Amino acid sequence: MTTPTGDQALIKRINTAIVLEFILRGAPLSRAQISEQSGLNKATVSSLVQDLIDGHLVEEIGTGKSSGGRKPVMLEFIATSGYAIGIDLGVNYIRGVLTDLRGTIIAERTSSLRDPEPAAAFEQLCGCIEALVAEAPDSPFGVVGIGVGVPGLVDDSGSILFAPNLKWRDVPLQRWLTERFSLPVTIDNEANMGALGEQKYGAGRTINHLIYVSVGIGIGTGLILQKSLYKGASGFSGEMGHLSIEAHGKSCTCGNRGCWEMYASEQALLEQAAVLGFEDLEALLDAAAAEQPEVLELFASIGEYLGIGIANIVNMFNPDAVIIGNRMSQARPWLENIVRQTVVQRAIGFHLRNVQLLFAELGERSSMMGAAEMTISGFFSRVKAT
Amino acid sequence: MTTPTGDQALIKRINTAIVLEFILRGAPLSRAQISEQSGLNKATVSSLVQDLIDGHLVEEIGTGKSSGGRKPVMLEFIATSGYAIGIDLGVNYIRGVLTDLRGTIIAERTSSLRDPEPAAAFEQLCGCIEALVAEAPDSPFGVVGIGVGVPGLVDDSGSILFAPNLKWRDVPLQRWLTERFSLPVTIDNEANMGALGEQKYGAGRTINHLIYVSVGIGIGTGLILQKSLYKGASGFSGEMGHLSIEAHGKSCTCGNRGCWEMYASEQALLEQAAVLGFEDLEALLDAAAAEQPEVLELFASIGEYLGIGIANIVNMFNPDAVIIGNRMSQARPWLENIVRQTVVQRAIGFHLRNVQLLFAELGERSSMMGAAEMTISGFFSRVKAT
DNA sequence: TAACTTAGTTTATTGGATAGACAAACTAAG
DNA sequence: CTTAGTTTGTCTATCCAATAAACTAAGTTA
Repeated sequence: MTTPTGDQALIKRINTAIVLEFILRGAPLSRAQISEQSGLNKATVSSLVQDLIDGHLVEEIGTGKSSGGRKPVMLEFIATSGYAIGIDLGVNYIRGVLTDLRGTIIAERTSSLRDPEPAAAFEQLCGCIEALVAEAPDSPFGVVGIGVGVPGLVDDSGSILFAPNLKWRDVPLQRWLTERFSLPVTIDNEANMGALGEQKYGAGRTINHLIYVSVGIGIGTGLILQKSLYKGASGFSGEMGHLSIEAHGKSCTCGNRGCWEMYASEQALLEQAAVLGFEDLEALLDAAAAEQPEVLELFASIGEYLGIGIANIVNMFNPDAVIIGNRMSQARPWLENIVRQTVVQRAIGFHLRNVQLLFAELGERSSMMGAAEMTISGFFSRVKAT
Repeated sequence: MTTPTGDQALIKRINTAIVLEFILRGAPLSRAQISEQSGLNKATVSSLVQDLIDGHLVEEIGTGKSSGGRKPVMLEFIATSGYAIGIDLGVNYIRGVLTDLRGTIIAERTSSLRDPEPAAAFEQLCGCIEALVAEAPDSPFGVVGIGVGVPGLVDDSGSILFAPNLKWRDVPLQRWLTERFSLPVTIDNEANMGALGEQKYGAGRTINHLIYVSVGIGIGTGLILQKSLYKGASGFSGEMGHLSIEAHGKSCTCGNRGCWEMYASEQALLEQAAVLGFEDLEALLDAAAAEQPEVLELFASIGEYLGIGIANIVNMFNPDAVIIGNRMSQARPWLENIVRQTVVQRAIGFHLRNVQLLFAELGERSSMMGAAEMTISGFFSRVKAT
């Protein structure tokens, strides 16, 4: 068979998904409410809810308030019937969470990456995952999968093609992890994961079109268009760090000139700060808090360049929001105004009308939470497919 | 009712759409072939085909070859059961086509825009449309709608918010045309229409992710992501002409600096060519054909800047193809090599692996054909909804 | 207590897809 | 020219999900 044709099973999947979606969002909800709000018949809802209860995804949590009739039986999603693992594999750290199916953090582990060699790093990663798996309580579905965000280009088979800062090339991480843990594994770029994390659990909740700009050593972006991650033809869109904003500017290792991340990343900041005797972002943040003028000027310069790139993004994508995340979001107090000014000055008026400039709410957890979210939504789509 | 729920009618719509899609693509096709290729039961196909025949969308065109059994009855889409109108409203011309439902051109009209004032231009536009309507043969569905591509920002209600080169602001063209003709009307940006035209009838057939770069007086882009037009949150994405490629370059009327279209558009070309005594693109093309060195150099400079912007596009969107269209595509012989070189030099290697650089096949007709296509697909989605 | 409300289930019906039987129309071999 | 085998397309009985409407359950209000 070549095409996914429509039959009764498809209808049932669609309607089951609708019912589950209502319960996921609407928290305690009765069958009658679902019927009314969804437009599905009461009998249909009853039947589908029964299936979900049998499938350990939903439970009855007692009766609700009556307004002059029989009390409703309230339904709730069983968030603890399965657990997800989300990992943020950084250039010099490994961060991991165990969450329930609603994304609530059950356990968290952070360690610094001891040896960036692929094999050694993989072993350390496995240790982290094993420790998290061990913390998962008994549940009907157990651990439903593993998601990993990595600082590099990932193809659609989950291989890391190139991770410059880790110096990795062609590391088939998804295959390795699948073989080791026999669980569904999703690998994606750190910025894509961060975008997902912020959209689901952070500053971008309820926003349909958002661009997440991950400003760390380099700059990466995650594009969420019509509510879902856009990955391009081969799976690696969003390399906006290598958007040239100075056609004849500084040469970049990527072969291009004037790449955005050469002017607006942590790396760019640190290079300029070295002259002033600063060695890391933390020191600069302290100095900025102490209102040291040269440092404030430095942040202003970075902020202006950030704004230049973001104005480009706004013009091109016409998003609802741009979220600045990753390490540089810590400098929000010294960046926000200048970024906002630059964007307002440079972006097209019509595009500015409805766009919001936000900073990541999850901070360092964006990417890790996005990885967990990807695992959870993968689980749901598998559940819905049956 | 808030959510589109699944019921039997939905199944039928889905399956009818599948059957119709097969007939549209597969040209002469029998019921048995459709059943086999689609996975739908023979009886189901028979029933749906009968509905399509009753609905004047499909007809039997005789028997096909037998391979040792009963001869199949071949089916064909009735392209002439309805007609669509596609208009390209330019800065100084109005171009229109009447096509059948397969996009075959039945009639075509071009005139130069006499008066760019909205009211006068609207009257001239109506004249063009009336003439095309008059050319439509009798058919079950008649003229199924009107599509118009315009050089400006269009909101989701079909109002032209701003068309700088026409000096239009807040012109509710869709409302005007709907009131006048009582037909479904679609208005969109000229670049979006061009992208659609090239994807359906031109260089981009069968390509899922493509970016159409319309290089005329300014530069606009149409984004086709996962086979369909991406329009952003408010309906106006793709203003890549105002992508800043020189952060501190020339000031643009849009408020930004160093906008791409200040270096790579027809306008940019003509400004530089004025010094050499050229007044329009046609004269420059002649001079280039005569291998006049200063002109060749001029095109090389434009080509390099085009390449710089396209490299940015490739890095950001990771598309399958970039198509250069509109007036500047005529300069292909003098642009193609330098554009290609620049892109190869500046875009990230991984993104280059599968990307094609193409020129519009429909030439000046891209936008107009896209407008017709949008009308046709609107008609189909209305048919499928019943 | 009676009258009314609301929640959720049961029952009969509807409509679309399907498998399998079947008739029609053909090819090819003897 | 017959006969066997093949392919097409239709017909029929059945299945299944959604639905309306009737019904049961369990409350509130006057």
